[in-house]
Amino acid sequence: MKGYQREARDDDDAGPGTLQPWEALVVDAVGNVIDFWKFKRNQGRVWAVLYLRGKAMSATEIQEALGLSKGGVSMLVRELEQWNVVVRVRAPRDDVWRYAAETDLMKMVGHVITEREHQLVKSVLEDLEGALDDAKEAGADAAVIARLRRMKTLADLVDRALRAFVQTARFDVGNAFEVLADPDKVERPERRRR
Amino acid sequence: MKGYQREARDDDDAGPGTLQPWEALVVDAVGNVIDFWKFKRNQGRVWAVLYLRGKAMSATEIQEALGLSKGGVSMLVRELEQWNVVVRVRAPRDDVWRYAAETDLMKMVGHVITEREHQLVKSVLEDLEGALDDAKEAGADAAVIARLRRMKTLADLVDRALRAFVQTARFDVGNAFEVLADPDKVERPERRRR
DNA sequence: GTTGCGGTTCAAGACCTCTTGAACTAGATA
DNA sequence: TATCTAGTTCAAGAGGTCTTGAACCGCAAC
Repeated sequence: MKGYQREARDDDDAGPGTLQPWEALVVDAVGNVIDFWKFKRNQGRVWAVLYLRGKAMSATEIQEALGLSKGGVSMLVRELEQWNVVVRVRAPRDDVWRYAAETDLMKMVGHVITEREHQLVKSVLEDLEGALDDAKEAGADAAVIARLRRMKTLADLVDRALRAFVQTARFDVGNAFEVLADPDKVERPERRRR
Repeated sequence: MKGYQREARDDDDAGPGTLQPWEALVVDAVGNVIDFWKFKRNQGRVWAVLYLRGKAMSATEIQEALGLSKGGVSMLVRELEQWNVVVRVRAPRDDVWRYAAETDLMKMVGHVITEREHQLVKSVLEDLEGALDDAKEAGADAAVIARLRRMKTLADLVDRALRAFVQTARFDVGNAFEVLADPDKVERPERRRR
């Protein structure tokens, strides 16, 4: 439960990076949220600079902006790529990789939910099923069995809710999931794909 | 990102506790979920035994069941009490405290959301507002300002979504949030309170 | 070839959180 | 009063995760 509300306004003082103070504020805020979401704080910070600056940045630029180590940036961007949260681009005449922030929230959140949360729920369901069988076999109390069933029901509900969310949110009411996108770059037709 | 999918079926082997193997399975599954939710794994395990056993247990019983230390149990139950997830009871003729699992999901989840998530969103909103002001003052690029605004919009949306969830889920469709409750103990009228 | 640069990998260590266990309080018993 | 048990607190240590920095690779320029 590390930092969902760090000592308020005291981490914007120094920091080794070269960010503007107000940039640092945003970047760290995103870092907190992301850290809370069980990703690495610095993953959030990297995405945040990329989004905020609005242009693809090289690893070195990221490194300097955030005051991270070379190796660290390399790892962070790879992880972010794997989560579909950042894309790696190499312009024709360019000889370094540059990274740009994904802005389609559903692309990001959806991926996380299906890859990670769903995974968790699935494994819990398996455990509960296993336990249910064993408990019956061991002649456990009927009330206990009933509670086990209820837990399983709950896990099922959550599982379905997650699926439903991911399935429907793509084509969902309003453009809530495109808030972050640059207005004149939103590709409407894209949404019908898949 | 410790344990949302630990090495599958290998933590049910030993464990110092006196739980039945199938109990351990359930307890650890809940522990994983809760750990993932940024609470302590053992908080989840304590709630799980209490729920599974279906009766109020003393600290000593919990300690033995889960193989925890005396001091640890004391801290864990206190924290769980604070989150409205466990209640401390002392029966008339009883000379020890006993703890029972809360089963009203909304009571638990709602509390967490209002106390913790909402808190996070609020602090992010403040940071973004602060950054927005500073950025304007520092004469930042218009596109950057626009992106900052979009982030703030998103934070606002999330804030409202959370509020809405907590507000409506109490009186919500179906009894999805009472899955865990003992059927003949659900107090319907209670739901209209507040 | 060799020098320089972008990029990756990984062992070592920094950093943090959680748990333990001993010391302590309070109340009950004798 | 002395002694026992339930319960709390907290410093020290265990156990994790994250970051660093050095070694390394590949490629291009010289």
